[in-house]
Amino acid sequence: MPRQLPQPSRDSLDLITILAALADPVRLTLMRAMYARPGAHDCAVVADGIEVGAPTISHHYRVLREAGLTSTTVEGRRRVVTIRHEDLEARFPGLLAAVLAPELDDQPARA
Amino acid sequence: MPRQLPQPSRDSLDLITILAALADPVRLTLMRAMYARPGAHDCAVVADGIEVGAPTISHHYRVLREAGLTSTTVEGRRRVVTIRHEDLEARFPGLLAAVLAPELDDQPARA
DNA sequence: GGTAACGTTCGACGGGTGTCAAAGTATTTG
DNA sequence: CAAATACTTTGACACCCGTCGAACGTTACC
Repeated sequence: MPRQLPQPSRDSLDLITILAALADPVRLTLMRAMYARPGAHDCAVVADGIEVGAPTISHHYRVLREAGLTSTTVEGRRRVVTIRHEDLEARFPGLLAAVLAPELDDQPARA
Repeated sequence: MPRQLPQPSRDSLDLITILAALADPVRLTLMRAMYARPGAHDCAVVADGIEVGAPTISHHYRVLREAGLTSTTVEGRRRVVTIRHEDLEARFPGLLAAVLAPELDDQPARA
């Protein structure tokens, strides 16, 4: 039985909280990895390669979820995370794209 | 002679720093007040109404400038601030609009 | 049931942040 | 020059945050 971990409702999403959640290297990396391809993600797979201890990763996932950026369900002994695209787009249109889009190199289209 | 206060170059703008700068109630309020109408702004006028001491306001303006969000010039004994629209749009397209746009009420266009 | 796998919680530590009061620096004005 | 104006800087305070090691649940597997 997949359990849903608690998360804020769409209406109670707070921009300051969301920005604060995104303003961290580890969390931004996690979000970008997920944003790169839509759908559900295995917690551990997304976090793979990030050089930080397991408790810290767990902490960051919690911050993301409590900010309303992600939704987490428990499936067996692994966690599955998804970005709350719809809710975020409804409340803050364009925000995810602006923040999580791969950084362009500013070069004025060389070829 | 209007002096330019030091600020990061366009190339050295850092998203994490920018998000952190925006993730504060006072600074977000300042940015929104400026974003509401384009152009140059008197520091004191923008900050008017914000219930916080002068040193704190000064601190927040500095954080915004050092993050690369604003440009400040000294004119006589007052400061003039502008949002660095061009630089920010070049590096992080859509970010300002997504963050500073007036919050919509989520209501699905009632009339 | 026992054990391993996966993730969380707890407590602690170091460093950063928002705030203010007091003192300091320019700049304009009398 | 002296006084007033507009910000800034400094120092201090309380608080929050990212990180880790250690201990704790759960779930899967033999």
